[in-house]
Amino acid sequence: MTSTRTGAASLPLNQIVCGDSIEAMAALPAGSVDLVFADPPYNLQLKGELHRPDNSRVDAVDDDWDRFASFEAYDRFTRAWLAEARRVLKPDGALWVIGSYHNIFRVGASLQDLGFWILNDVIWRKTNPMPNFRGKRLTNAHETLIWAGRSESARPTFNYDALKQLNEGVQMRSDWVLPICAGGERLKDAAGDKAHPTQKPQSLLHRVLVGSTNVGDVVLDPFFGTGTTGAVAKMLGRDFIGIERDPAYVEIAERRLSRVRKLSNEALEVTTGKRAEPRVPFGQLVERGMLRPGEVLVNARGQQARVRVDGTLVSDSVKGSIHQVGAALDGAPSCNGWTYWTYTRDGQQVPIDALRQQIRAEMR
Amino acid sequence: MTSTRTGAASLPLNQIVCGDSIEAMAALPAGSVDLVFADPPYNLQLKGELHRPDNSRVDAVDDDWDRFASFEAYDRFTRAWLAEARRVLKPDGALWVIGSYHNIFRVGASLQDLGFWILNDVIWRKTNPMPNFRGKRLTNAHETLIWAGRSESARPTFNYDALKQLNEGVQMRSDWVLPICAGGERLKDAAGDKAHPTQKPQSLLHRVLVGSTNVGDVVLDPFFGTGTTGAVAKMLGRDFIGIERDPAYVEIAERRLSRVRKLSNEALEVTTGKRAEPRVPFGQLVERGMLRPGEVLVNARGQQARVRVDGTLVSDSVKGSIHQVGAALDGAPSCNGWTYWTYTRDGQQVPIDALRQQIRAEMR
DNA sequence: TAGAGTCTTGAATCTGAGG
DNA sequence: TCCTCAGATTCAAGACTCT
Repeated sequence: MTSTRTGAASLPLNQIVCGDSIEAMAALPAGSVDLVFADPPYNLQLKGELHRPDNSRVDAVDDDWDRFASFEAYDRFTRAWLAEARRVLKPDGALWVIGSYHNIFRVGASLQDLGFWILNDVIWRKTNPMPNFRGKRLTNAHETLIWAGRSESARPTFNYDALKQLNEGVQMRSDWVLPICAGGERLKDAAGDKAHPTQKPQSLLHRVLVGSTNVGDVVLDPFFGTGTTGAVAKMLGRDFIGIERDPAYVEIAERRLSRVRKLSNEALEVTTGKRAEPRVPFGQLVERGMLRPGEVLVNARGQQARVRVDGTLVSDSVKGSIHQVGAALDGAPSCNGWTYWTYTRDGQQVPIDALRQQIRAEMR
Repeated sequence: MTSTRTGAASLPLNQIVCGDSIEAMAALPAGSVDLVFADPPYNLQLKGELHRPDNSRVDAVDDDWDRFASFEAYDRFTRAWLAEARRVLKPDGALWVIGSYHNIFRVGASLQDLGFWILNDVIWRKTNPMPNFRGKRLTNAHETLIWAGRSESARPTFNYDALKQLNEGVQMRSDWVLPICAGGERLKDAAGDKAHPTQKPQSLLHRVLVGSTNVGDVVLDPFFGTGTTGAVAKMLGRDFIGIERDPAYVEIAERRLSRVRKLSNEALEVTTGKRAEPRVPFGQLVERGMLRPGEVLVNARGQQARVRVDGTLVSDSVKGSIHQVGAALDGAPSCNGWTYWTYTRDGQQVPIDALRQQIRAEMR
């Protein structure tokens, strides 16, 4: 049976495309990817790029022009791959980029210029950075990630509650303390040296993917390297697409990925918050006889309101929904009526939210 | 006796110039300043109002000086003041800029374009940031500073050993953990409200000035505000030049500065009290692969629970944090999950707290 | 007076389903 | 695409109040 989603069928899911990032992305259908994670190079060889706009070759130039030419070439490269990434993203898709002070400011400015909307910048604080041997600078102990939506109006996935759980029950912050990739996790080549100069730790990708994708999402990494993004995506039950120019890295990554197993479905489930709970109209409590029309509800200050048959409340001065009457009585901009009002049972004041819980329990 | 350094005599040392930053800098002689510290407008682009969960309103930065028509307008402004700052700096001078993700990428790219040479980016990790009230983003818990030399060939002051001392004898890192400016240090207006929306903590400036200036150096702050840079410079025996557009801030800063005394050469050790044992989220054991998602933990009674990817546990009847599930299984009001649960290694049951100790050891 | 509990506040790009 | 409205959402410090 053929897929009916045009283009989607041609996505090279869970494969590594060996080739140039920009060209390989250009071959992907638009609007087909949920998340892009990119660790772009910043030590580009710009030798062939040092030409003035009129094509005259830059010879013994002053420092300023030389530097400008280099930055300009890097910016062209950056904008090209960012534009392709943006095209390939779904409307509610998002992008993560990681970099250091050498390139991250240029990348950040470029992605803002292209219409990406920054959601957070995140600091990866390394527990075990390389010290600065010459004592001329501060120990460069962090890298910067930018998390951006495809546009200002995009509504990217954000698993707030799962990240809060990962952080012992308090809201996840924008600074992440994680060790660099070393020890057994660090891939080695035949000579026993590190296989890739900038292999990222799996813990970093774990947090990114748990926080900003769901099971079954498609994650694209246009600078795949040795495939950390793919390895963590596979483990977490996400689909990946990797693009890597160097065949040696492709081979290492493929070997690595073949050894990765997807986790059990039970382990992949994450905590969700109240927002994921089904909505219960207050009127349903009245319809179902859990509250009688005419019954009196009371707030924390002892103020009263009566229930009407259509599920609205009426107090001395106001009528409207449980939320509207609560907000009016408190002079507040908004109010959650479910936790604001109580009803009386056996002489006790009980929050009406208990009744909503009861209905939700029946729905399960 | 007249100064032999041309122009230097006309520097408004230890004064506040009330006026536009760019114009006021243009009036200063070239090559006359050792360090520029700049806290420019962030271009926050806030839309509606924001309320805390308790319905109180957040007093956000909505001042005129922070509003720009577009990124292009902001970039023009940025390049103009950066160019003047560069002209005013001595050949071996340096610049510090502070910003957030709203503006720092544009500022960083612009200063690279103008020929500044980045030495480090520094993260100010706030111990007490404002949380994200709607649960839609990560807590924005840091700001970024860029430290750059006037050019690639500049050799700016760097007091490596002084910073090492400030950091308990180990090399100073690029991430600085400091509280925001609050309490008695925060300047108040007549009504008792904050005098300035973005007053920086003195501890931050202390570290910047100790690290990158010497006694007697000239420090220019083109966005002086309420004068934190001047106050710390005066305390540390550096000369300052402040530029501030708003006469109200100038007045507050002058009053503040009149009360500051230069320190005796001993003295002034800012914060860095004894750190408590760092909190380790259980989730980090999962992210770092020390425990596999799906792995079984066992309590003293032999009851089991499985680890999920967000660092929560799931048993037959309950799910939640290591503490919550332990408490539920014991019918106890609370439970220390770290000592309650064990995992299996080499046929032995090992408390998970052993893994926490391991992480803490790495952090030291 | 010490300690416990409550209130206030901080550079914020802070909603989304349904009609 | 716009409008309406349900209803979900916070951490660390310092100041202040009460016992």
